Amino acid sequence: MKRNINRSTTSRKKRKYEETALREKRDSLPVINFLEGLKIHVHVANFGAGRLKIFEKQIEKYGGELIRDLPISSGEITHIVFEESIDAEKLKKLVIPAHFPNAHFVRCTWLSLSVKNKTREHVVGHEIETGAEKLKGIDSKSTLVIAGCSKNVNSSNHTSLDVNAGNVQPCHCSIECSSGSTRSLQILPENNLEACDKSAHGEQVSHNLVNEGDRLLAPPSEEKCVTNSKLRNFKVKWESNESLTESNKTKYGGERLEPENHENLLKKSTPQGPLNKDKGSTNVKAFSKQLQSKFVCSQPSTSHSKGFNSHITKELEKLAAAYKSKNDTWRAVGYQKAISAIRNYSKEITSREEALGIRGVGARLADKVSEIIESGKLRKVAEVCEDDEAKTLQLFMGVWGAGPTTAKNWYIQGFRTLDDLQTKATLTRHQQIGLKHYSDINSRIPREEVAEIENYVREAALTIKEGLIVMVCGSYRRGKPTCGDVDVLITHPDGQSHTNLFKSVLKKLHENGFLTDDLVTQEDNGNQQKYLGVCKLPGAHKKHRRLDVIVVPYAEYAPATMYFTGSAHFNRSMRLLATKMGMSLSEHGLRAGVVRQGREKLTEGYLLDTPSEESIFAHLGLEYRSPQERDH
DNA sequence: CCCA
DNA sequence: AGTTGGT
DNA sequence: TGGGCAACAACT
Ligand SMILES: [Mg+2]
Repeated sequence: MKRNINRSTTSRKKRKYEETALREKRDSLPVINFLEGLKIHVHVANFGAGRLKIFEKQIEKYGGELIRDLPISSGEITHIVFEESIDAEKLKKLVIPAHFPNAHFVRCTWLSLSVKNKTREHVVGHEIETGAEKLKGIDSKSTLVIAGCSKNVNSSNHTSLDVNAGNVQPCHCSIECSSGSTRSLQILPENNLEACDKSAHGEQVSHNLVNEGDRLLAPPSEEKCVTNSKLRNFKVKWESNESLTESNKTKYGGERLEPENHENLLKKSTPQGPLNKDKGSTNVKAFSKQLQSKFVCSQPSTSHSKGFNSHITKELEKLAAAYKSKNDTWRAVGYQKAISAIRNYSKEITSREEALGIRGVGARLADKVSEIIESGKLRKVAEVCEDDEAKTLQLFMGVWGAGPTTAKNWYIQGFRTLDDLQTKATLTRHQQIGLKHYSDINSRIPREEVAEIENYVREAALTIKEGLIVMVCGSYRRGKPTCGDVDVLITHPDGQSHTNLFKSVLKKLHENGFLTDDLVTQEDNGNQQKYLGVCKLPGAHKKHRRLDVIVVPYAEYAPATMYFTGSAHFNRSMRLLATKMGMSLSEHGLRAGVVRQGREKLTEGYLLDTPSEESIFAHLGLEYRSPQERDH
């Protein structure tokens, strides 16, 4: 069941929309070249793949010269941009500051702020103080600096590279030691190293094969040493070798960056890594757009639907609803995807082949479309609509607090009507309320009434504390003419007054009977985050309405607003995009540097600054979309 | 369900 | 831990 | 064959 839920709450991505790519090309022309004359390199370390691309793209967009591959030394480079968590100590493990006498070593906040203000910001406050003595550079051969390597001799008597660097493709190469001497060695699978002149078996010499600061020199050009996608996922493990104990050796030794997710998205357009810089590299812009174009969140929702095929989508919607009530959510998602594609199709579909050409419509759905075209309806739909079980499940799911599992159980117990539930079923407190207000809760709210409720809540809140921000999000903010419920977000600009606000606000709202039922509320918990309940405006003939309130700290205002505005589909799409970029998005914030193994998070990463919704879009490399454009 |  | 809910 | 439209809070 848990697996089903997880499966049911995730879903597919959308592939159509060649139009998206076209529009995006048009939009990407530079407006201001405030980076003109600057030669900027973005260092890969600790950046997620996508985030790196975004910064690189921005440099090009605003007239800067992007130095894609960092040479050993250069007097020409003006800026090297690092990820936020890189401090001076870490920086020195990545580059030799003295080899870039004219470069500013800045955190990417400098670039973010510059882009935000469309002006070249001063580096003060963003610069990483290296205290570098100025030296002249050597040559421009590309290298990979060994920033962390395990000295531990493993079972096969091999020194291994820092596993967090990703796997380096097995090859012959050489190491240039800090002392200046070089040594030939072989990289084996799993990053194990072996000296080419290795003599005896299991020699202790192996743990001195490489040291921090050594540089991995490019192998002969024939032999590809490090694939780009691996390099793009290069991470630095900062623990000193000395501190590696047996226990954390095991811990880190078992972990691998999983570049596969990125690879799938990267491989079509990724450049060669620094070790193969002569191969040239490609099209950062295309990459980023290609990544995004698969995500609904990159594309405005088309509000003006034509309705050429509403006779088709109407039928398919019924099936989608039926599958959803049967807990077959991924099938429902597949239907929903196709429905969305067909709805946006610009003319009436007249053949199976035409339907098959639409992204998201496969053979089976094309058959169904064909049947609708020819007969006007689907046997399958008729079957479902007559189906006692499906109809009953959908009826029961209308009870707030009852999902597919409960509905199914009730059905198995022989219940068929709401009255059966009222008189015979075991109901949770939620379900009792849900049943009591079944009709009202399942009816739409005109947006005018939503505005009334908003004002009622705002006035109540403002009697508790001045300066509170009270705004309605959800479908109301997306501009829909009717809403299923009212989603009120409350915060306070002072960053403090939101604490313990629920208790007093809810008490106030209860006073005159505005709140009629509480569903989810934790008023004993000072950390309460949400209230779900039922309210009714004063006056006759008013319906009971579902009211959701969240109270958030001001620091989370933007991500909370994003979440609460939705749509759900939009949120899920944007969150998936974030994961593909090595980030994580929730209502609490946007994190970067998140390391995952499959779907499991290994590293929390760190919070990015998200003062506005715009900043969240920007971090993800997306054009801003207004709430109305998020109605997917 | 669709798709790679 | 499983279910439901919010976007 | 398995991911896709996520990542949370709260109740039971
Ligand atoms: Mg709503």
